[in-house]
Amino acid sequence: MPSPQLLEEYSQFFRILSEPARLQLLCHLKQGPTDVATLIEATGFSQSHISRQLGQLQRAGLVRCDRDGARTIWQAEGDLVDELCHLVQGRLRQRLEAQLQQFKAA
Amino acid sequence: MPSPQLLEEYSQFFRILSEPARLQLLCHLKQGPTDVATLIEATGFSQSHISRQLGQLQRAGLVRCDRDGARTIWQAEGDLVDELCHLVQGRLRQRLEAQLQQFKAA
DNA sequence: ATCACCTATGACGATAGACGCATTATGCCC
DNA sequence: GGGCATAATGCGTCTATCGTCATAGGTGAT
Repeated sequence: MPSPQLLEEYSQFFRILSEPARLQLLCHLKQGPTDVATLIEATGFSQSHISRQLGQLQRAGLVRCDRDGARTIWQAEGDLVDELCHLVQGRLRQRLEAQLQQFKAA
Repeated sequence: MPSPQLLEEYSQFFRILSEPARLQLLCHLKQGPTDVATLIEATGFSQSHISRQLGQLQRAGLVRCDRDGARTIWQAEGDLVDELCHLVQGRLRQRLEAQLQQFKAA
């Protein structure tokens, strides 16, 4: 039985991934290093919002940045999220198939 | 690049795991089938709250229930969450070790 | 130094979700 | 059927977080 503290840490990490905006940013950064202007254009979010979300992703260790003068270039770090999504995708697919069988049986 | 709909699904799933209360319930149910009265005593939450959280976990396919008359017996379903937590735990540990190295270097 | 540009942060409204209380619905037992 | 236990739901409150605007901080060019 995990300690409450550990459960708290887990939940905080999953909370990071519980927002489509952040997943969207992560996916863009998976394509390669990107500057903020590009992220603004790609997502339609305000600059301040993107800055905050990147900050959260950075504190979670999912993203890193290199400064190019005034500009900041961001990139995804590690494959953890890909692996997590892959596992989840399997479950989602599996559940849809089960629902489909229900319909066929009826 | 995943579709916005898929990202939405992912985020909704991760949101389920973003609450310590739900992780706590899941962990208890991992120990084996349990009735609600036991969960109330173990967690200290109200009956209504536990009922709702179990409902969410059920809709996500993480939990199933068998009725025993008026009583309901719940149990965890599948190992997905364990696998996800295992991956996350690796990352958390890895980051703490990195921080530790920072201190040692200083 | 001043200007233009980019990022980080404070303030704010809007909204979502946690959590409990009270009530209702549901299933046993007599 | 009535009475009793258990589970589900309507409602209210409160807190946290999203997302924006405005602003402050920082960096390079002229």
